Formats: sequence, structure tokens, C-alpha cells
Amino acid sequence: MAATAELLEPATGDIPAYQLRSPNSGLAQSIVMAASPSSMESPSSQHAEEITRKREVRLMKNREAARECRRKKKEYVKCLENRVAVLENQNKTLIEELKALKDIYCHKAE
DNA sequence: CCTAGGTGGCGTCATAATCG
DNA sequence: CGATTATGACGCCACCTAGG
Repeated sequence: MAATAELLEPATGDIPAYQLRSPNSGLAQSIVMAASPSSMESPSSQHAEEITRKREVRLMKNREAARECRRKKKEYVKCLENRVAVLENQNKTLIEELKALKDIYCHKAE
């Protein structure tokens, strides 16, 4: 199931699906905003634009933070799974060792 | 085929944790 | 202590698969 993300990448080049899909957020909109001529706008609309821009920046940062957070979490889980495997092996080995020692001890007692 | 259910990834919001 | 960052929770979408 690990290939899902890759499969989701559309045939539209480097832009991931989620950036194309999301209707009201993302890079496309902020680029449009930045391109609009702000010099001939009223102070209030400039202020609104500033608020919108700040929101876009905040959302973009949080989007990246969430992605990073998920990546770290997956890595952590993988580490735990590795550790489980190692400990299971150790456990198996120790059980075998104990069994062998018991055998030796029993034969000595005879 | 079709479809219901499961899975994984994403963006967003709310809020906890950390930083300066 | 306010600003910034990290994370849990939620809802959405795309994909896969077993079963009808």
C-alpha cells in the first residue's frame, strides 16, 4: 500500500494532486494574489489582502509541518517495528539457550 | 462489472509544546 | 508571554480488493 502517493501523482508534471485539487487554497491562488496590482487599491482592501496573504503563508507552513510530522511518525513506527523484530529474535535465542542448559543440567543429574 | 469496506495520504483546524 | 512550530483529530479523496 506504500505506492498510493506515487500513483496519485497526476500526469501534470511536478505539481502534486493535492495542490491542484484543493479549490480555495494553495500556491496557485497566492501567486494570483501576488500578481495583482496592489498600488492602486484602497487601504482597506490592501489590509484585507495582507490578511489573506498572511493566512496563505500560515496554511502553507502548516501544510509542510503536517507533512514533516507524518514523515517523522512513520519513521518512528518503523523503528519500533524493527525493535520488536530484534527483541523477538533475542527472545527466541534466549529460549533456545535456556532449553539447551536445561538439557545439560538434566543429563548431569542422572 | 459494481460496490462496500479498508487503507493511506492529504489539508485544515484547534491546541499543546517550544522558543525567544 | 506572545509568536511559532508540532501534533492530534477530522473529513475528504483516490486506490485496492473481496464478494455478490
